[in-house]
Amino acid sequence: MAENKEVNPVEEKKGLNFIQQIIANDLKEGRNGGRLNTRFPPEPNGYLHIGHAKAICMNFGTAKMFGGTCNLRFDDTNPVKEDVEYVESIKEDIKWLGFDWSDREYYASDYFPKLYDLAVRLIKEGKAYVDMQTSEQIAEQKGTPTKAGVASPFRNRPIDESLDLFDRMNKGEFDEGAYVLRAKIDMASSNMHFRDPIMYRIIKHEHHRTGNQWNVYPMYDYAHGQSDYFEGVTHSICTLEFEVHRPLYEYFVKELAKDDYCPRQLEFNRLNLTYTVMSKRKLLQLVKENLVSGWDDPRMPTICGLRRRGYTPESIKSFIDKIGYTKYDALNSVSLLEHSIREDLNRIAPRVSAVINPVKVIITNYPEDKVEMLPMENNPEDENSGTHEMPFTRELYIECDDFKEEAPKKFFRMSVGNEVRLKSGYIVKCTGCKKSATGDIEEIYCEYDADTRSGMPGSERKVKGTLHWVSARHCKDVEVRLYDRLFNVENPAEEKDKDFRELLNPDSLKVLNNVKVEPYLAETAKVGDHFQFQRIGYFTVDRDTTTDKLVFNRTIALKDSWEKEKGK
RNA sequence: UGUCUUAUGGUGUAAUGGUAGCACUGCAGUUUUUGGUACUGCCUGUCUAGGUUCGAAUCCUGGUAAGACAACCA
Repeated sequence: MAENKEVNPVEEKKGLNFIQQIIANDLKEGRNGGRLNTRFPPEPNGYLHIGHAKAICMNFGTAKMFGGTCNLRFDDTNPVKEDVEYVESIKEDIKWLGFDWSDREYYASDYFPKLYDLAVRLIKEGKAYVDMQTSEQIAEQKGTPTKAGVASPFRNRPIDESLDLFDRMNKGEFDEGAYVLRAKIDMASSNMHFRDPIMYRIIKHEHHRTGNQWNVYPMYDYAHGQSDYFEGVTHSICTLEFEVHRPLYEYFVKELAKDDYCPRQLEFNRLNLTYTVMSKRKLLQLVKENLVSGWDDPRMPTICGLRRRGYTPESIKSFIDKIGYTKYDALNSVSLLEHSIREDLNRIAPRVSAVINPVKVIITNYPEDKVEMLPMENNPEDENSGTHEMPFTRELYIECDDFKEEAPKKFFRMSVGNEVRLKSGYIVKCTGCKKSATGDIEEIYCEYDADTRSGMPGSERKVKGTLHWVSARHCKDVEVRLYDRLFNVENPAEEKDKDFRELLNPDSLKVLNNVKVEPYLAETAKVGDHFQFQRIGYFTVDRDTTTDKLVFNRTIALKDSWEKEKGK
């Protein structure tokens, strides 16, 4: 599988992370014939999350940077937890992120025969033996990090006997747990992984690819390095928790490696995000207990969740780029991710008008039947984005929050006696309002200045505030979903004494059913489209699976300094 | 009471023995038909004690703190 491929000589080390620098050196020294082949090796036991995106960017991105290749390998050595559903979702998410493994799609399960043969060889060479103790006994004998282990009574089982037992293990003659194949290394090693690690265990569960063909399955430590070797992987880049496994990786790989080719494991720090749970086990629990709507719930840190929420591949990659790769156990602020999506959406999302919490405004000196189609810029950040038309009429809706009968200090929005501009429309002066018995504002009255329509000479006049609005007669009602962080503690992983479910934010989802939007939006929105609702936030179009209706997911709110000021 | 790894502003990251820089956050301001965006400025940093060196964030030693490792998970 290894092919000789030219790689780009990257002489300049600027801009390379520490792993890429090591790779640049290896290439310079001509290691592995100057080849670069990385791999992304997910176990198909769950959906990919943003932590995987970091690994994907490292493996695919680095290979691309040097002109090497990156394999997609499914690490499917434990049939109990794995499923094709996950295989398919993983492939979809990698593609969506913009990476391509071409035809380099591999499965650790494809190597079961080779791995089995190698295991037989190791038994014959006296480097492995079949143990028949319980997992408790084996754990007991393993010792602790500070206390050496003791040898299994089966450690010196005759080779022929181990060979025979291993064969019968695979033929299905024994129950799960009855026997294991262990590497004979060093029960006193300071590295726990060297204390005769288990290479094979009996599992009688249908495998999603090999069916019931096998009754023994290799463990990660034995399978991973060998799989890398079989594929011609040169740099096996993984996260820091595998650092302690590296000597064992090297131990097993040495059994195959030749002078001119030996894969190498390198480790970087995994992603930790504030207010975010990244553990696959816990994410699975959220899904199973219906605490979220599924793996793709827009509050989930999964790739598909972020996609539905409205995150773009560019924003995720830009975020990964910003946080970098080191060996320091960091806790990254989710605000950096939020910055990345605002940055991208500000660039690409068309501006539309929507009123979340409407109150009626009547322009008393505007003719009742008149409708003016006012042009509105689609995106001031993009000159080529053009305009769309919005109907202006005597009766409008504005945001409840945008009116106060009497303006507090530094309040620049509508208040009685003051002028504001209606975005892309006229300057209006508020003349009064109608209140209910309980004091709620029912209607607001304004007079418009006909000379101040946007684009006219009289529109030069400056007023402090600009408000977004929709025509009461033309606007449509849509469903909007406001998402907030799923957890309300900064570092949920650190709250070890608490059940993580207690840390869930009860207000992480708010559904608003009657948000008034301009007709243009209602007519043009398609699933996956991004929009900026003026002054409110970025929204992405989604489809409700039960009602089949379009809904708008809030990706992220706009920054609003007035909101902060109110909070003070 | 072991082995391995790490330590640079509030956060994340750069500086590869030679001027501690960048991004985010926060604060202040300028522009603005979005209190957004953009732009400008400000705040804040080499864990600690020694050593090597003309010169140390960088190399060495001790200390301190943090993380990983004791699954028939990956």
